[in-house]
Amino acid sequence: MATIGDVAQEAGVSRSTASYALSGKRPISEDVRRRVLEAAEALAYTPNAGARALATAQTKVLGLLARFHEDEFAPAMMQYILGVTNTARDLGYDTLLVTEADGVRALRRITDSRMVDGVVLMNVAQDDARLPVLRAAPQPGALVGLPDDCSGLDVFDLDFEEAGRVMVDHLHRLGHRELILVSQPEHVVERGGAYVWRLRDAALERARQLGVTLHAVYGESRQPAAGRLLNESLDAHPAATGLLINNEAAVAALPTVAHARGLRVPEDLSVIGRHSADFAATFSLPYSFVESAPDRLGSMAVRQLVRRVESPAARKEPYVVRFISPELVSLGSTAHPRPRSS
Amino acid sequence: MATIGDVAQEAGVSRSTASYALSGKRPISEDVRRRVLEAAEALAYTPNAGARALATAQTKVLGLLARFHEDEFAPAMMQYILGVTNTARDLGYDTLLVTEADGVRALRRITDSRMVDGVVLMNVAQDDARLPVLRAAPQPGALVGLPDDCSGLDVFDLDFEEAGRVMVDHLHRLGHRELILVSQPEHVVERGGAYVWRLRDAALERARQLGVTLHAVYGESRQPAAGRLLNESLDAHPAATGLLINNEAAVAALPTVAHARGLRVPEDLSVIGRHSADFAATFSLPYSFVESAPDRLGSMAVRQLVRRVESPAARKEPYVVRFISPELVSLGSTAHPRPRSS
DNA sequence: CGCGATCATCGAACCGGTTCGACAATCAGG
DNA sequence: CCTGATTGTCGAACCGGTTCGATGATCGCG
Repeated sequence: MATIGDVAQEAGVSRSTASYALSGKRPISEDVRRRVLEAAEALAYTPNAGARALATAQTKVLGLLARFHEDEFAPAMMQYILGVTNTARDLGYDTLLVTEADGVRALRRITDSRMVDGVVLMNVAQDDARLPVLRAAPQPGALVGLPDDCSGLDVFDLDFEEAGRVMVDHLHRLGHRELILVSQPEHVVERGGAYVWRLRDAALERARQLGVTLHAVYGESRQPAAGRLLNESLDAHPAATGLLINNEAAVAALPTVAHARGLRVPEDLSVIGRHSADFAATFSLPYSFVESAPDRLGSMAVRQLVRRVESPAARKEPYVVRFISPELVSLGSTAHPRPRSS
Repeated sequence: MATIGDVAQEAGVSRSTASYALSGKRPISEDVRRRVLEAAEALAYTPNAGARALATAQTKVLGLLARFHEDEFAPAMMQYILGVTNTARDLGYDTLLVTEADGVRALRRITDSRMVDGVVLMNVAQDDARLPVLRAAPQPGALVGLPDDCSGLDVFDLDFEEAGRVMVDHLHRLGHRELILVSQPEHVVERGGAYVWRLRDAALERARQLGVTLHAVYGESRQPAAGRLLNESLDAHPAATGLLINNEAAVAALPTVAHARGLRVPEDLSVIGRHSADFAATFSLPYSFVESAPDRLGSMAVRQLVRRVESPAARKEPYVVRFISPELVSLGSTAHPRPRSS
């Protein structure tokens, strides 16, 4: 493999001149520049990443830490990851994907060893143990997910409060007065998934203001428990005419459950989910939903991260906490209510 | 950040001694070793990855190139990726995930710059343009997916022929004599997804041998086209009693389609899918399936890759083409046939 | 024609590790 | 007690880039 020394020799100049000719950081005469570029081309020269990292203290690599525990919804994770990797590449960065169970150790490894210029943390929990480590690291960091303490880091998340309100408002406007909200299991919340509560609490609050009855239930985000949860909830609240689902697995289970119970959507039951557009498209789910845009969130996090990485000025700016507004995508699964129980 | 020079100074030895004490590559007296280790601990020393890569010509990073075009099924990709990243970490490697559209350029970048010690290529097409680049690269490579030319690379894939035969055999044994096989769209095949044909051809061949009628149809792997395809196929072949589905989107669409047509599974129609166990579990799909194990494939590819990376002897071994055997996971969606059309 | 300013290039040092060969100290054997 | 082998440590070189300061050539100007 050709080094910059080979290129310099081939062009008949010194190594430093070759370097300047390639980087353009100092004026170089036109014919020397041309000779160097031709030599580099001829030798198929590519700078050694390790050497460059050592010299410049920059790796042009971003770290992406994702958690994959029982309750993480893998298809959604894929969207986040694509948002991050594609945006990073557009900005000139590669992405080191770390899925190790021990996130703290993984984070220490990639930051202390200077493998990465910055880090995106996904599935951030309220009291995430990785946060103090990231704050102490020399590289800047961005979060996807809202922790209790946002200091020292840029934070990006869906506006779950607004999502809850949008769902309730929509069905209230159609005339519904009794709703069921299906959330993720409580142990997701206990592990730090406060977003489940943020949506639920905002929905409950809005329902109270509007005089709507809202039954909040929780359940597993795996099958077949998610289907069972739906059945039990519908049994327990026979007068409910609308179903709000903040739980992908439960959305996926609904067609089968509805079929088995002989329920038509939206004639017998209005339904709104909360998930990504990709999820809906891939699985042929004909339910309206409040869109979470995981790829957009990942993309935003990377943009801000790279800003801080590349500009010393940006590194001193105040940290941001930015929410993206949920949008209701209507697929016709909501209508004016008809009493469910005959 | 502490360097090995700081550690050496703190321990009162030379840099080289510190290095040997930490690596154990030369005998070091007990108390010097102890002093060095204590100094490293006290200073929270972590070797600089770039410097180490430069000195050792090893990065301890593997490249993972995944394609995400219209027809790639993102949830399945996630499983592949997890199989790769988790196994890589177990073996001491981090993973650089590249999802760039221009795979050839991406591959050149990460191999020429020596960012990675080896490369796993996913979604390998028959005449994949990345293959010649990878063969010419100094790093070893492993493929997930079977191309026309396997030379110079280790190849891992599901045994799609066997998968096709297993599906046909199973329904034949139950007494079915007319089946429909739903495959992925033809343009997937044109772009190099020969596995679609491998399964189909083996299924057709086995069907012929057994005297079973098999209608092979193709369709989009997106919604709602996948559902439409199912409807059209069932309309076109009313006497078929069994459905084989090598198309995740079509599997996902089936509950809705079956519901709409008033078809009961397995009473009216026996169904076998071809996808991962994770897919079935996540989406509550109560259909028996021939399991493709994406995580296992990714894991196998990495193991072999790392063997070649780490052992010069292994690098000279003949290249392998290894298929994993499909297993039929029964979820009760097959039964003895009853004529569908009354 | 001589002066200083400008421009292009070079040599050397540095980034932070690893590794080779040399050397001093210790040890066992004759 | 001297020798030769063994053990532990050190200094220097190297990996392949980047960058600073210096130097020589060229130029315009008085």
